[in-house]
Amino acid sequence: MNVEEIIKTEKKIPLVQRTIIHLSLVNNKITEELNAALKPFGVSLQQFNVLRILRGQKDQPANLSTLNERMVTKMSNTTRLVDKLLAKGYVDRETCPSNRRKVEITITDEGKIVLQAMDKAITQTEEQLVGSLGKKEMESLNILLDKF
Amino acid sequence: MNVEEIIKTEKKIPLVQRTIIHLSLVNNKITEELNAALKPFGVSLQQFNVLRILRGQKDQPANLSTLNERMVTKMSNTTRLVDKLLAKGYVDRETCPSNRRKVEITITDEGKIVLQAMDKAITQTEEQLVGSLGKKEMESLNILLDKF
DNA sequence: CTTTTATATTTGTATATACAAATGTTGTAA
DNA sequence: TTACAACATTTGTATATACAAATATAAAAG
Repeated sequence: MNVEEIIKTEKKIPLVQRTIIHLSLVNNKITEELNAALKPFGVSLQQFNVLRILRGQKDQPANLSTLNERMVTKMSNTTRLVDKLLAKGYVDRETCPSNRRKVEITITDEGKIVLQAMDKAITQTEEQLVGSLGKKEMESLNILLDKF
Repeated sequence: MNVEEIIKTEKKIPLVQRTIIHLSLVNNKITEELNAALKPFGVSLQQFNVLRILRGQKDQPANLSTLNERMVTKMSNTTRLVDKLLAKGYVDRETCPSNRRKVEITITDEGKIVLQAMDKAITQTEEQLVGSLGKKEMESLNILLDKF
């Protein structure tokens, strides 16, 4: 990925700016490809993330706040994300008996099955995205990203 | 920025996945802070980008396709981005006399003035974002990002 | 025990983005 | 010169996201 080529400029971009733009371009590519990989399954990347978090709960239900703090989105939209998954039958939603303010979200069996298929597609896409990077390089990248 | 801390998990995330998530988190932080820096000016990051591209044209008008290919958005939305800037008086839009399919967008004097103020805010935010990175580190980061 | 405050989620709404189709213009081939 | 394809932009619409306010429950204070 060449920054100057993508944004079609011949001028030399200052290093700081270039870094910021570069990160944004890479992120765009990543989300585009991941969303494309999920398209056949009819779910968005965010919906996939919710399912993945729920599976990580090992049959323990997650409430909305928990889901929300593990992803990058606003509470109100997490509600609507779950709405979508509910409509597809991939999750269950029940009010928590011990604290009726909370809701408990769990992944359904059907959800687990489709998630497994999605996982394959996502993993493959992720591997492909970082395909040009060696293990050492990826480690360096993670260390550099930690500085943000 | 610690990935595990942000997404609140104790589990070790596989390197490939961690890299992808890491990039997404950093990008989120960047766009959040840049948008916050622009908030006092009442423009979005995308609108700012349009203005910056127009200034780069050195009083030469840019048509929509040109604008569009230098940023990461769809044509239809570029039209609407320009609508917003037009309403604020920061750009002019005229149909190209030599080819009436095209439109010519130019930045107004008012646009140039506000852009200068925005520039300061953005530059400052950008510097702050990469503040923990040295020149060498930034260069390494750019090289690694090129591999995507 | 009532009022207040804090917590958890939802609703309403504005803005942003993605995708498909429509419009108007230009170039080109029969 | 007319019909048709290509180009540049716009419109319509669905979905996604951000922000503020509303609802409902629980906990704490008086």
